[in-house]
Amino acid sequence: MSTVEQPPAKQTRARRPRGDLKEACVREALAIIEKDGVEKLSLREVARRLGVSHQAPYKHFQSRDHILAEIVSRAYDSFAAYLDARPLTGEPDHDLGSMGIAYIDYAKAHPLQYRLMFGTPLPDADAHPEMMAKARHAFSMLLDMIYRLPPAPGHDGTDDDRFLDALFVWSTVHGLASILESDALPTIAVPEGARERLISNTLMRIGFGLGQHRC
Amino acid sequence: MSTVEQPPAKQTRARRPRGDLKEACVREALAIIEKDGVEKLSLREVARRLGVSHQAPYKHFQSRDHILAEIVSRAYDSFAAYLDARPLTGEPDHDLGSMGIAYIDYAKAHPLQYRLMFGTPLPDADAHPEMMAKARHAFSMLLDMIYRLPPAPGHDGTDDDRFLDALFVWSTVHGLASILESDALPTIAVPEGARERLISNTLMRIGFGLGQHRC
DNA sequence: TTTCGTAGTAGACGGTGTCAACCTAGGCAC
DNA sequence: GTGCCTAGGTTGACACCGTCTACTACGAAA
Repeated sequence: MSTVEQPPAKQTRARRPRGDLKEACVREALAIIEKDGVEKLSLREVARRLGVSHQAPYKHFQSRDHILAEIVSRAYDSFAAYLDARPLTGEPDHDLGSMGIAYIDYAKAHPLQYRLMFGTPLPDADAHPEMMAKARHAFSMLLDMIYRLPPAPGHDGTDDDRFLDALFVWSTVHGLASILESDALPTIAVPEGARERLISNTLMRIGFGLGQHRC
Repeated sequence: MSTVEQPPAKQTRARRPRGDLKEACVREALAIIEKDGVEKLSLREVARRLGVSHQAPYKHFQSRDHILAEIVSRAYDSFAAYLDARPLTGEPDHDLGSMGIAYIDYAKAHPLQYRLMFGTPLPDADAHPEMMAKARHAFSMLLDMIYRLPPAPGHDGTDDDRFLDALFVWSTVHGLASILESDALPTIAVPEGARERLISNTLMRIGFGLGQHRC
Protein backbone atom coordinates (compact mmCIF):
# COMPACT_ATOMS: atom_id res chain seq x y z
CA MET A 1 0.00 0.00 0.00
CA SER A 2 2.93 2.34 0.10
CA THR A 3 2.12 4.80 -2.68
CA VAL A 4 5.29 6.73 -2.44
CA GLU A 5 4.43 9.50 -4.86
CA GLN A 6 2.29 11.48 -2.44
CA PRO A 7 3.22 15.16 -2.91
CA PRO A 8 4.91 16.09 0.32
CA ALA A 9 2.18 16.40 2.93
CA LYS A 10 -0.23 18.55 0.95
CA GLN A 11 -2.29 18.93 4.08
CA THR A 12 -5.67 17.91 2.77
CA ARG A 13 -7.26 20.83 4.54
CA ALA A 14 -10.12 18.83 6.06
CA ARG A 15 -12.66 19.23 3.31
CA ARG A 16 -15.91 20.54 4.72
CA PRO A 17 -19.14 18.70 4.09
CA ARG A 18 -21.07 20.33 1.27
CA GLY A 19 -22.86 23.53 2.14
CA ASP A 20 -20.99 23.84 5.34
CA LEU A 21 -18.91 26.87 4.45
CA LYS A 22 -21.94 28.64 3.09
CA GLU A 23 -23.82 28.14 6.33
CA ALA A 24 -20.78 29.11 8.33
CA CYS A 25 -20.49 32.32 6.31
CA VAL A 26 -24.09 33.25 7.00
CA ARG A 27 -23.62 32.55 10.68
CA GLU A 28 -20.45 34.57 10.90
CA ALA A 29 -21.91 37.42 8.85
CA LEU A 30 -24.84 37.63 11.25
CA ALA A 31 -22.44 37.78 14.15
CA ILE A 32 -20.56 40.65 12.55
CA ILE A 33 -23.73 42.56 11.75
CA GLU A 34 -25.01 42.05 15.26
CA LYS A 35 -21.80 43.29 16.79
CA ASP A 36 -20.78 46.12 14.47
CA GLY A 37 -23.70 46.89 12.22
CA VAL A 38 -24.48 45.95 8.69
CA GLU A 39 -22.14 48.48 7.15
CA LYS A 40 -19.19 46.78 8.82
CA LEU A 41 -19.96 43.44 7.23
CA SER A 42 -17.13 42.42 4.96
CA LEU A 43 -16.63 39.10 3.27
CA ARG A 44 -12.94 39.34 4.01
CA GLU A 45 -13.63 39.51 7.71
CA VAL A 46 -16.00 36.57 7.40
CA ALA A 47 -13.29 34.59 5.64
CA ARG A 48 -10.72 35.60 8.21
CA ARG A 49 -12.88 34.44 11.11
CA LEU A 50 -13.43 31.12 9.42
CA GLY A 51 -9.73 30.70 8.76
CA VAL A 52 -10.26 30.51 5.05
CA SER A 53 -8.92 32.48 2.11
CA HIS A 54 -10.46 35.84 1.34
CA GLN A 55 -11.93 34.44 -1.85
CA ALA A 56 -13.54 31.31 -0.45
CA PRO A 57 -16.87 32.97 0.41
CA TYR A 58 -17.17 34.16 -3.17
CA LYS A 59 -17.58 30.55 -4.24
CA HIS A 60 -20.90 30.61 -2.41
CA PHE A 61 -22.04 34.20 -2.81
CA GLN A 62 -21.64 36.22 -5.98
CA SER A 63 -21.04 39.41 -4.06
CA ARG A 64 -21.36 41.07 -0.72
CA ASP A 65 -24.93 42.06 -1.58
CA HIS A 66 -25.80 38.46 -2.29
CA ILE A 67 -24.88 37.25 1.15
CA LEU A 68 -26.90 40.13 2.54
CA ALA A 69 -29.87 39.20 0.37
CA GLU A 70 -29.59 35.64 1.63
CA ILE A 71 -29.64 36.85 5.21
CA VAL A 72 -32.59 39.15 4.61
CA SER A 73 -34.48 36.38 2.85
CA ARG A 74 -34.08 34.18 5.86
CA ALA A 75 -35.26 37.00 8.07
CA TYR A 76 -38.48 37.30 6.07
CA ASP A 77 -38.95 33.57 6.33
CA SER A 78 -38.53 33.52 10.05
CA PHE A 79 -40.79 36.58 10.37
CA ALA A 80 -43.61 34.99 8.42
CA ALA A 81 -43.21 31.75 10.34
CA TYR A 82 -43.39 33.68 13.60
CA LEU A 83 -46.63 35.39 12.55
CA ASP A 84 -48.05 32.08 11.38
CA ALA A 85 -47.19 30.29 14.57
CA ARG A 86 -49.58 32.17 16.85
CA PRO A 87 -52.84 30.43 17.70
CA LEU A 88 -55.90 31.68 15.82
CA THR A 89 -59.42 31.89 17.19
CA GLY A 90 -61.18 32.47 13.88
CA GLU A 91 -62.61 35.70 15.23
CA PRO A 92 -61.21 38.41 12.92
CA ASP A 93 -61.12 41.15 15.54
CA HIS A 94 -59.11 39.12 17.95
CA ASP A 95 -56.86 37.55 15.37
CA LEU A 96 -55.86 40.92 13.98
CA GLY A 97 -54.95 42.08 17.45
CA SER A 98 -52.86 39.03 18.10
CA MET A 99 -51.11 39.56 14.82
CA GLY A 100 -50.23 43.11 15.83
CA ILE A 101 -48.82 41.83 19.08
CA ALA A 102 -46.91 39.09 17.31
CA TYR A 103 -45.53 41.65 14.88
CA ILE A 104 -44.19 43.85 17.62
CA ASP A 105 -43.00 40.87 19.61
CA TYR A 106 -40.96 39.70 16.69
CA ALA A 107 -39.42 43.12 16.23
CA LYS A 108 -38.47 43.14 19.91
CA ALA A 109 -37.24 39.57 20.05
CA HIS A 110 -35.26 39.73 16.81
CA PRO A 111 -34.20 43.36 16.46
CA LEU A 112 -31.37 42.37 14.18
CA GLN A 113 -33.60 40.59 11.70
CA TYR A 114 -36.26 43.27 11.93
CA ARG A 115 -33.82 46.02 11.26
CA LEU A 116 -32.43 44.11 8.33
CA MET A 117 -35.88 43.76 6.81
CA PHE A 118 -37.22 47.23 7.39
CA GLY A 119 -34.57 49.47 8.82
CA THR A 120 -31.67 49.36 6.44
CA PRO A 121 -31.34 49.99 2.74
CA LEU A 122 -31.90 46.64 1.11
CA PRO A 123 -29.65 45.25 -1.56
CA ASP A 124 -31.10 46.45 -4.84
CA ALA A 125 -34.62 45.04 -4.91
CA ASP A 126 -34.99 43.74 -8.42
CA ALA A 127 -31.54 42.20 -8.43
CA HIS A 128 -32.76 39.83 -5.72
CA PRO A 129 -36.28 38.74 -6.68
CA GLU A 130 -36.40 35.74 -4.36
CA MET A 131 -35.79 38.08 -1.44
CA MET A 132 -38.66 40.34 -2.45
CA ALA A 133 -40.99 37.41 -3.00
CA LYS A 134 -40.56 36.49 0.61
CA ALA A 135 -41.20 40.09 1.64
CA ARG A 136 -44.47 40.06 -0.27
CA HIS A 137 -45.61 36.95 1.52
CA ALA A 138 -45.42 38.65 4.89
CA PHE A 139 -47.62 41.52 3.75
CA SER A 140 -50.18 39.23 2.17
CA MET A 141 -50.72 37.59 5.54
CA LEU A 142 -51.78 40.94 6.95
CA LEU A 143 -53.96 41.64 3.95
CA ASP A 144 -55.79 38.33 4.39
CA MET A 145 -56.49 39.21 7.97
CA ILE A 146 -57.98 42.59 7.08
CA TYR A 147 -60.23 41.00 4.48
CA ARG A 148 -61.91 39.03 7.22
CA LEU A 149 -62.91 42.14 9.16
CA PRO A 150 -66.30 43.78 8.72
CA PRO A 151 -66.11 46.92 6.55
CA ALA A 152 -64.69 49.85 8.51
CA PRO A 153 -66.65 53.10 8.83
CA GLY A 154 -66.15 55.36 5.82
CA HIS A 155 -65.71 52.36 3.57
CA ASP A 156 -67.92 50.20 1.40
CA GLY A 157 -65.82 47.12 1.84
CA THR A 158 -64.36 47.16 -1.66
CA ASP A 159 -61.03 45.51 -2.26
CA ASP A 160 -59.38 48.90 -2.66
CA ASP A 161 -60.72 49.97 0.71
CA ARG A 162 -59.45 46.85 2.38
CA PHE A 163 -56.08 47.31 0.82
CA LEU A 164 -55.87 50.85 2.10
CA ASP A 165 -56.74 49.78 5.61
CA ALA A 166 -54.18 47.03 5.49
CA LEU A 167 -51.68 49.67 4.59
CA PHE A 168 -52.85 51.80 7.50
CA VAL A 169 -52.32 48.96 9.92
CA TRP A 170 -49.00 48.07 8.42
CA SER A 171 -47.86 51.69 8.53
CA THR A 172 -48.69 52.07 12.17
CA VAL A 173 -47.23 48.81 13.33
CA HIS A 174 -44.16 49.16 11.20
CA GLY A 175 -43.76 52.78 12.25
CA LEU A 176 -43.96 51.87 15.90
CA ALA A 177 -41.55 48.99 15.55
CA SER A 178 -39.07 51.07 13.66
CA ILE A 179 -39.30 53.92 16.15
CA LEU A 180 -38.96 51.52 19.07
CA GLU A 181 -35.68 50.20 17.87
CA SER A 182 -34.31 53.37 16.32
CA ASP A 183 -32.01 55.84 17.98
CA ALA A 184 -34.85 58.32 18.15
CA LEU A 185 -36.69 57.05 21.21
CA PRO A 186 -33.97 57.53 23.79
CA THR A 187 -33.58 61.14 22.75
CA ILE A 188 -37.25 61.97 23.27
CA ALA A 189 -37.79 61.32 26.92
CA VAL A 190 -40.50 58.71 27.28
CA PRO A 191 -42.50 59.33 30.48
CA GLU A 192 -42.02 56.54 32.99
CA GLY A 193 -45.66 55.54 33.17
CA ALA A 194 -46.05 55.43 29.42
CA ARG A 195 -43.29 53.01 28.69
CA GLU A 196 -45.11 49.75 29.13
CA ARG A 197 -48.31 50.99 27.50
CA LEU A 198 -46.58 52.02 24.28
CA ILE A 199 -47.63 48.98 22.35
CA SER A 200 -51.07 48.31 23.83
CA ASN A 201 -52.10 51.93 23.32
CA THR A 202 -51.02 51.90 19.68
CA LEU A 203 -52.92 48.68 19.01
CA MET A 204 -55.98 50.14 20.71
CA ARG A 205 -55.83 53.20 18.47
CA ILE A 206 -55.56 50.98 15.43
CA GLY A 207 -58.69 49.20 16.56
CA PHE A 208 -60.54 52.50 16.99
CA GLY A 209 -59.22 53.66 13.66
CA LEU A 210 -60.80 50.62 12.02
CA GLY A 211 -64.02 51.25 13.85
CA GLN A 212 -63.90 48.39 16.31
CA HIS A 213 -65.30 48.68 19.83
CA ARG A 214 -66.41 52.15 18.89
CA CYS A 215 -68.57 54.41 21.11
CA MET B 1 10.73 94.80 -7.11
CA SER B 2 12.47 91.93 -8.78
CA THR B 3 12.64 89.41 -5.98
CA VAL B 4 14.29 86.73 -8.00
CA GLU B 5 13.91 83.91 -5.46
CA GLN B 6 10.21 83.29 -6.12
CA PRO B 7 9.69 79.55 -6.41
CA PRO B 8 8.76 79.10 -10.04
CA ALA B 9 5.15 80.16 -10.56
CA LYS B 10 3.52 78.54 -7.53
CA GLN B 11 0.07 79.03 -9.05
CA THR B 12 -1.76 80.76 -6.22
CA ARG B 13 -4.73 78.36 -6.49
CA ALA B 14 -7.47 81.00 -6.23
CA ARG B 15 -8.11 80.91 -2.48
CA ARG B 16 -11.77 80.34 -1.71
CA PRO B 17 -13.62 82.72 0.55
CA ARG B 18 -13.95 81.31 4.07
CA GLY B 19 -16.53 78.61 4.55
CA ASP B 20 -16.91 78.15 0.85
CA LEU B 21 -15.31 74.73 0.58
CA LYS B 22 -17.37 73.45 3.48
CA GLU B 23 -20.59 74.49 1.80
CA ALA B 24 -19.39 73.11 -1.49
CA CYS B 25 -18.65 69.78 0.18
CA VAL B 26 -22.14 69.56 1.63
CA ARG B 27 -23.66 70.41 -1.72
CA GLU B 28 -21.59 67.87 -3.56
CA ALA B 29 -22.17 65.20 -0.92
CA LEU B 30 -25.91 65.68 -1.30
CA ALA B 31 -25.59 65.30 -5.03
CA ILE B 32 -23.71 62.04 -4.60
CA ILE B 33 -26.20 60.67 -2.10
CA GLU B 34 -29.09 61.63 -4.34
CA LYS B 35 -27.55 59.91 -7.31
CA ASP B 36 -25.99 56.80 -5.82
CA GLY B 37 -27.27 56.43 -2.28
CA VAL B 38 -25.77 57.29 1.05
CA GLU B 39 -23.49 54.26 1.16
CA LYS B 40 -21.70 55.50 -1.94
CA LEU B 41 -20.81 58.81 -0.35
CA SER B 42 -17.07 59.15 -0.10
CA LEU B 43 -15.10 62.19 0.88
CA ARG B 44 -12.57 61.36 -1.79
CA GLU B 45 -15.21 61.56 -4.47
CA VAL B 46 -16.41 64.85 -3.02
CA ALA B 47 -12.88 66.18 -3.15
CA ARG B 48 -12.40 64.90 -6.67
CA ARG B 49 -15.52 66.62 -7.93
CA LEU B 50 -14.41 69.87 -6.38
CA GLY B 51 -10.97 69.58 -7.91
CA VAL B 52 -9.33 69.61 -4.53
CA SER B 53 -6.97 67.24 -2.73
CA HIS B 54 -8.45 64.17 -1.08
CA GLN B 55 -7.63 65.57 2.33
CA ALA B 56 -9.08 69.04 1.92
CA PRO B 57 -12.57 68.10 3.12
CA TYR B 58 -11.04 66.76 6.32
CA LYS B 59 -10.13 70.31 7.26
CA HIS B 60 -13.86 70.96 7.60
CA PHE B 61 -15.22 67.60 8.72
CA GLN B 62 -13.55 65.32 11.21
CA SER B 63 -14.71 62.22 9.42
CA ARG B 64 -17.13 60.86 6.89
CA ASP B 65 -19.73 60.49 9.63
CA HIS B 66 -19.38 64.13 10.55
CA ILE B 67 -20.30 65.39 7.12
CA LEU B 68 -23.26 63.00 7.22
CA ALA B 69 -24.31 64.33 10.62
CA GLU B 70 -24.11 67.85 9.25
CA ILE B 71 -26.34 66.92 6.34
CA VAL B 72 -28.84 65.15 8.57
CA SER B 73 -28.91 68.11 10.95
CA ARG B 74 -29.82 70.39 8.11
CA ALA B 75 -32.52 67.99 7.02
CA TYR B 76 -34.13 68.15 10.47
CA ASP B 77 -33.95 71.92 10.33
CA SER B 78 -35.63 72.12 6.97
CA PHE B 79 -38.22 69.55 8.07
CA ALA B 80 -39.19 71.51 11.17
CA ALA B 81 -39.28 74.72 9.18
CA TYR B 82 -41.56 73.08 6.64
CA LEU B 83 -43.97 71.92 9.34
CA ASP B 84 -43.89 75.36 10.94
CA ALA B 85 -44.57 77.16 7.70
CA ARG B 86 -48.11 75.87 7.15
CA PRO B 87 -50.94 78.23 8.12
CA LEU B 88 -52.66 77.44 11.44
CA THR B 89 -56.32 77.94 12.19
CA GLY B 90 -56.09 77.51 15.94
CA GLU B 91 -58.59 74.68 15.74
CA PRO B 92 -56.70 71.62 17.06
CA ASP B 93 -58.55 69.09 14.94
CA HIS B 94 -57.83 70.84 11.73
CA ASP B 95 -54.29 71.83 12.60
CA LEU B 96 -53.35 68.26 13.40
CA GLY B 97 -54.70 67.16 10.05
CA SER B 98 -52.75 69.80 8.22
CA MET B 99 -49.66 68.75 10.07
CA GLY B 100 -50.15 65.19 8.91
CA ILE B 101 -50.51 66.38 5.36
CA ALA B 102 -47.47 68.61 5.67
CA TYR B 103 -45.50 65.70 7.09
CA ILE B 104 -46.30 63.45 4.16
CA ASP B 105 -45.86 66.31 1.72
CA TYR B 106 -42.40 66.90 3.01
CA ALA B 107 -41.52 63.23 2.71
CA LYS B 108 -42.73 63.27 -0.88
CA ALA B 109 -41.13 66.57 -1.82
CA HIS B 110 -37.79 65.85 -0.17
CA PRO B 111 -37.40 62.09 -0.27
CA LEU B 112 -33.66 62.39 0.06
CA GLN B 113 -33.83 64.39 3.27
CA TYR B 114 -36.63 62.27 4.62
CA ARG B 115 -34.77 59.06 4.00
CA LEU B 116 -31.69 60.51 5.61
CA MET B 117 -33.62 61.40 8.73
CA PHE B 118 -35.67 58.26 9.16
CA GLY B 119 -34.71 55.67 6.62
CA THR B 120 -31.00 55.09 7.02
CA PRO B 121 -28.84 54.16 9.96
CA LEU B 122 -27.78 57.47 11.46
CA PRO B 123 -24.22 58.21 12.40
CA ASP B 124 -23.84 57.10 15.99
CA ALA B 125 -26.39 59.13 17.89
CA ASP B 126 -24.53 60.26 20.96
CA ALA B 127 -21.42 61.14 19.00
CA HIS B 128 -23.46 63.87 17.30
CA PRO B 129 -25.60 65.52 19.98
CA GLU B 130 -26.40 68.62 17.95
CA MET B 131 -27.96 66.42 15.32
CA MET B 132 -30.17 64.65 17.84
CA ALA B 133 -31.22 67.92 19.42
CA LYS B 134 -32.69 68.98 16.12
CA ALA B 135 -34.44 65.63 15.78
CA ARG B 136 -36.07 66.15 19.16
CA HIS B 137 -37.39 69.52 18.12
CA ALA B 138 -39.38 68.03 15.28
CA PHE B 139 -41.12 65.53 17.56
CA SER B 140 -41.93 68.16 20.15
CA MET B 141 -43.90 70.06 17.53
CA LEU B 142 -46.17 67.05 17.08
CA LEU B 143 -46.46 66.59 20.82
CA ASP B 144 -47.59 70.19 21.25
CA MET B 145 -50.27 69.67 18.66
CA ILE B 146 -51.64 66.57 20.39
CA TYR B 147 -51.79 68.38 23.71
CA ARG B 148 -54.27 70.78 22.21
CA LEU B 149 -56.72 68.01 21.29
CA PRO B 150 -59.58 66.99 23.56
CA PRO B 151 -58.82 63.75 25.41
CA ALA B 152 -59.25 60.73 23.15
CA PRO B 153 -61.66 57.93 24.10
CA GLY B 154 -60.07 55.45 26.46
CA HIS B 155 -57.94 58.19 28.00
CA ASP B 156 -58.20 60.59 30.92
CA GLY B 157 -56.12 63.25 29.25
CA THR B 158 -53.05 62.75 31.40
CA ASP B 159 -49.68 63.72 30.03
CA ASP B 160 -48.75 60.08 29.65
CA ASP B 161 -51.86 59.48 27.58
CA ARG B 162 -51.12 62.41 25.33
CA PHE B 163 -47.61 61.25 24.85
CA LEU B 164 -48.78 57.81 23.85
CA ASP B 165 -51.20 59.21 21.31
CA ALA B 166 -48.52 61.43 19.88
CA LEU B 167 -46.44 58.34 19.43
CA PHE B 168 -49.37 56.61 17.74
CA VAL B 169 -49.73 59.44 15.27
CA TRP B 170 -46.03 59.62 14.70
CA SER B 171 -45.79 55.88 14.20
CA THR B 172 -48.49 55.83 11.60
CA VAL B 173 -47.32 58.84 9.65
CA HIS B 174 -43.72 57.82 9.82
CA GLY B 175 -44.59 54.26 8.90
CA LEU B 176 -46.57 55.37 5.90
CA ALA B 177 -43.91 57.75 4.74
CA SER B 178 -41.21 55.14 5.10
CA ILE B 179 -43.24 52.53 3.29
CA LEU B 180 -44.11 54.96 0.53
CA GLU B 181 -40.53 55.56 -0.32
CA SER B 182 -39.13 52.13 0.43
CA ASP B 183 -38.56 49.36 -2.02
CA ALA B 184 -41.45 47.46 -0.54
CA LEU B 185 -44.39 49.21 -2.19
CA PRO B 186 -43.63 48.38 -5.80
CA THR B 187 -43.41 44.70 -4.93
CA ILE B 188 -46.85 44.58 -3.35
CA ALA B 189 -49.16 45.50 -6.17
CA VAL B 190 -51.09 48.61 -5.17
CA PRO B 191 -54.56 48.54 -6.75
CA GLU B 192 -54.98 51.32 -9.28
CA GLY B 193 -57.91 52.97 -7.57
CA ALA B 194 -56.22 52.96 -4.19
CA ARG B 195 -53.11 54.78 -5.18
CA GLU B 196 -54.23 58.35 -4.74
CA ARG B 197 -56.21 57.65 -1.61
CA LEU B 198 -53.27 56.14 0.25
CA ILE B 199 -52.55 59.21 2.26
CA SER B 200 -56.02 60.59 2.84
CA ASN B 201 -57.26 57.20 4.03
CA THR B 202 -54.43 56.85 6.50
CA LEU B 203 -55.03 60.33 7.90
CA MET B 204 -58.72 59.54 8.21
CA ARG B 205 -57.95 56.37 10.16
CA ILE B 206 -55.70 58.35 12.47
CA GLY B 207 -58.57 60.72 13.08
CA PHE B 208 -60.90 57.82 13.91
CA GLY B 209 -58.23 56.29 16.07
CA LEU B 210 -58.09 59.46 18.14
CA GLY B 211 -61.87 59.51 18.35
CA GLN B 212 -62.54 62.45 16.08
CA HIS B 213 -65.63 62.62 13.85
CA ARG B 214 -66.72 59.40 15.41
CA CYS B 215 -70.12 57.75 14.80
C1' DT C 1 -8.27 6.58 -17.02
C1' DT C 2 -9.52 10.67 -18.45
C1' DT C 3 -12.38 14.52 -17.97
C1' DC C 4 -14.78 17.92 -15.74
C1' DG C 5 -17.02 20.61 -12.28
C1' DT C 6 -16.59 22.21 -7.45
C1' DA C 7 -14.32 24.40 -3.71
C1' DG C 8 -10.58 26.33 -2.40
C1' DT C 9 -5.93 29.35 -2.80
C1' DA C 10 -3.02 33.37 -4.26
C1' DG C 11 -2.09 37.75 -6.27
C1' DA C 12 -3.29 42.00 -8.20
C1' DC C 13 -6.08 46.35 -8.96
C1' DG C 14 -8.45 50.39 -7.82
C1' DG C 15 -11.32 52.27 -4.38
C1' DT C 16 -11.89 53.82 0.49
C1' DG C 17 -11.02 56.36 5.33
C1' DT C 18 -7.58 58.21 7.94
C1' DC C 19 -2.90 59.45 9.96
C1' DA C 20 1.20 62.26 9.43
C1' DA C 21 4.06 65.60 7.61
C1' DC C 22 4.60 69.48 4.92
C1' DC C 23 3.54 74.00 2.58
C1' DT C 24 1.79 78.70 2.24
C1' DA C 25 -0.92 82.92 2.24
C1' DG C 26 -2.88 86.24 5.51
C1' DG C 27 -3.61 88.42 9.77
C1' DC C 28 -1.62 90.35 13.75
C1' DA C 29 1.66 91.91 17.47
C1' DC C 30 5.58 94.48 17.56
C1' DG D 1 8.23 96.82 7.72
C1' DT D 2 9.61 91.90 10.41
C1' DG D 3 8.40 87.78 12.36
C1' DC D 4 5.29 84.38 13.96
C1' DC D 5 0.98 81.76 14.12
C1' DT D 6 -2.67 79.52 12.19
C1' DA D 7 -6.35 78.09 8.91
C1' DG D 8 -6.67 75.76 4.92
C1' DG D 9 -4.62 73.55 1.73
C1' DT D 10 -0.99 69.79 -0.21
C1' DT D 11 1.31 65.02 -0.87
C1' DG D 12 2.30 60.47 0.66
C1' DA D 13 1.61 56.47 3.09
C1' DC D 14 -1.12 52.66 5.36
C1' DA D 15 -4.51 49.22 6.05
C1' DC D 16 -8.68 48.01 4.77
C1' DC D 17 -12.29 46.74 1.28
C1' DG D 18 -14.76 44.27 -3.07
C1' DT D 19 -13.77 42.02 -7.00
C1' DC D 20 -11.25 40.14 -11.20
C1' DT D 21 -8.21 36.53 -12.83
C1' DA D 22 -5.44 32.60 -12.77
C1' DC D 23 -4.13 28.52 -10.49
C1' DT D 24 -4.71 24.01 -7.73
C1' DA D 25 -6.74 19.92 -5.49
C1' DC D 26 -10.00 16.58 -5.57
C1' DG D 27 -14.15 13.60 -6.22
C1' DA D 28 -17.34 11.77 -9.21
C1' DA D 29 -18.85 10.63 -13.73
C1' DA D 30 -17.66 9.02 -18.41
